Amino acid sequence: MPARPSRGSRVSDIKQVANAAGVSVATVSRVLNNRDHVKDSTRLKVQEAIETMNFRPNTIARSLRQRESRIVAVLQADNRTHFSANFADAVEDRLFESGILTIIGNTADEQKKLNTQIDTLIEMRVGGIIIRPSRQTQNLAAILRRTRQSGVATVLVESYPLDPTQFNVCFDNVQGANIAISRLLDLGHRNIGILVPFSAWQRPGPHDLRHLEFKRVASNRAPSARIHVIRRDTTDHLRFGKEETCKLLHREPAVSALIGTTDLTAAGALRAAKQLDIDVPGQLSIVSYGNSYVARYVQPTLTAVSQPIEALGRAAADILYGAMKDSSFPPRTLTIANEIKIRDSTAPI
Amino acid sequence: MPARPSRGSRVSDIKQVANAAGVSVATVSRVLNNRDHVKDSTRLKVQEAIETMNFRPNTIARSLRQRESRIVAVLQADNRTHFSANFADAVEDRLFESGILTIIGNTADEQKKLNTQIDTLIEMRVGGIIIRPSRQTQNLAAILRRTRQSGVATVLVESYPLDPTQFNVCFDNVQGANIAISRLLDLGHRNIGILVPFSAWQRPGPHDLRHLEFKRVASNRAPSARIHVIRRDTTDHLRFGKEETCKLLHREPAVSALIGTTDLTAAGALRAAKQLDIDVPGQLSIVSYGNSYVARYVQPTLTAVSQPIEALGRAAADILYGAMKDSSFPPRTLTIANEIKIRDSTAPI
DNA sequence: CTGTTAGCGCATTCAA
DNA sequence: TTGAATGCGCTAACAG
Repeated sequence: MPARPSRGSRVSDIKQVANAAGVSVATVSRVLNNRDHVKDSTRLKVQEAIETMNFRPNTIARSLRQRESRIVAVLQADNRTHFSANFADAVEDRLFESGILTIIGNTADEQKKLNTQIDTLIEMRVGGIIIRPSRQTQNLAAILRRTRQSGVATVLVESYPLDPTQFNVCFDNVQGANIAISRLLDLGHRNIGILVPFSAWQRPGPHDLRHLEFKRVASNRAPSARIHVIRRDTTDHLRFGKEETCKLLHREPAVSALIGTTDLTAAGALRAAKQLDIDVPGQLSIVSYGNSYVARYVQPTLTAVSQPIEALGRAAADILYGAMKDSSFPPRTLTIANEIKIRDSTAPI
Repeated sequence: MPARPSRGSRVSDIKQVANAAGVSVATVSRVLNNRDHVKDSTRLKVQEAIETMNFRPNTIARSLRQRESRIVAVLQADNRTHFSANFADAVEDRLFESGILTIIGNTADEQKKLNTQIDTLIEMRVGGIIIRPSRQTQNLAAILRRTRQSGVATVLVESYPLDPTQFNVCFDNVQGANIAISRLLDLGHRNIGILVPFSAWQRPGPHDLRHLEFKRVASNRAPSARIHVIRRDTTDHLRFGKEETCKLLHREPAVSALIGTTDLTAAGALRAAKQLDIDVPGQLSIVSYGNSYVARYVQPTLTAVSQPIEALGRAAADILYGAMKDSSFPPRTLTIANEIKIRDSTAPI
């Protein structure tokens, strides 16, 4: 593990620079950090020595001395998905501007449960941790207690039910539901099916919020509209979307539009329509939620509520940074608005 | 930035544990690291103190003392792609087994050129760096000199032309080309178009290796076969694939199979076929190279040479780890074999 | 088996 | 404007 140079000669340290420049280590430290006043001539001498010796200050020593670390971690169940990768990248991007490096951690593994990772990160005295919980995440509360106790700022991402005593970032599920159903009402649809696969592990969760908003908007804007909400605790969204669409259209042939609250649910609905020989969007409009590449790749492409993942990542990074710099930074929840992407799966009735 | 606990009371250190347990710091260190022999009774006392104080050893201090760091970095131009995300995740996964954390870095930015990142990482005394160069990567040689000088082990990923004096991991492009064209020859095809978009920044690069192998295999196994290779320096592979397929099929209507050396190239070929009303695989077989989700999502799904990205990541992690542990670990190039995934775009002639 | 001590490389008092 | 001295938290000699 030793990061030792190939030829035995140690990487130069501040002392060697001081010797070479004929000054004390304190002075070298001063020019390194632009602290105090240093005479221009000596500053130049030092800088020259640094240059010729190819000296790089040792961040580890600096961290030890200052009791601070310029490293944060992003912990997710799987870093390979479109969401995870975009999120982590956005965080890294934002934090890099502040000279902070980002560690990624995958918490899906049995061996790498959140607990283990948190321990390691605390031992490394990271400045902060961003956690995006998942089905696998257990006893989040205990973990948050631990990070708080260790003084490690922690931000929760899309963590439901929301805990207002924590730092949170999440998408605005109410607004997202609003624009989804508004779009369909604008197009004249008055008989709408809503397919809501949910996860028992996050109840009350985002789907509940969306559900309520669907109802609210519909009864406000079009009291006569018929809204059919179908909910099931499932992870196989594609299958759920397909099956429930078949059943619903059989039972309620007048339904002219569907909302799938995940992309795969909507994709499933699309497959059902194809199987039933129903034209989309001619006879049936479909709106999906998420806007992963699935929504862009299926035929026809899906009109979708898009979750701006990069914005979510930036927000998480900003809050974390705030909390890192100021330990009295008060808990808050930042909410990111969604956008609707109009594509080929929706049409006027 | 201070990772300081919320209530002013400092996070406990080894000294406090020693006091609480009535032993010396050295003894605490011993039980922490399972070093030497410690009497069971005192070990228990210490462990108890650690437990009740919720003590976590400070990795920063440890790193400073031992001059080693258990952090490595993966640097890529864009961490959001399927390839990048899977690669980084595989590295992280493998290294985590050895107690090493993985930093991700995005080098595409003007502001975050490889140089800047490398500086930061060297200052952080990371144990190693994995670099996947791209079009944006400049003066890689200078960077490698710098990491070597600083004693930071460095592994190159898919970096062409290959430099045998470095640590490299890459896919076996010769074998990949071999299985692609072999598949078509096996199916009886004797008039094959090969679409090769290449990048001037990596010449000689993987496409050259594949090109030669295509020719070699064809002339060995079916000397009478006609092989049409079309090369162009381009980044818009989809368009390239479509345009060149149209031209080729117009010029050589007898062509019964195509190889696109990237997924998007093959997807472009597929679009061309659709436009020309040519049935795939009935009248035209298509093999793609890469096996990203594109190959699985288009209709018909594409038979593809699959690059096992996870294996590449594991290999990079293993080599890096070897080089970190032993600074005299000799340079080497590890080559990962590809696999062919048979799907719907190929048929016997 | 255990304690004392000397740094790791740096930033920061406190004097000069 | 600069230097000497101290210690961040830990591990590794070296003694006992």
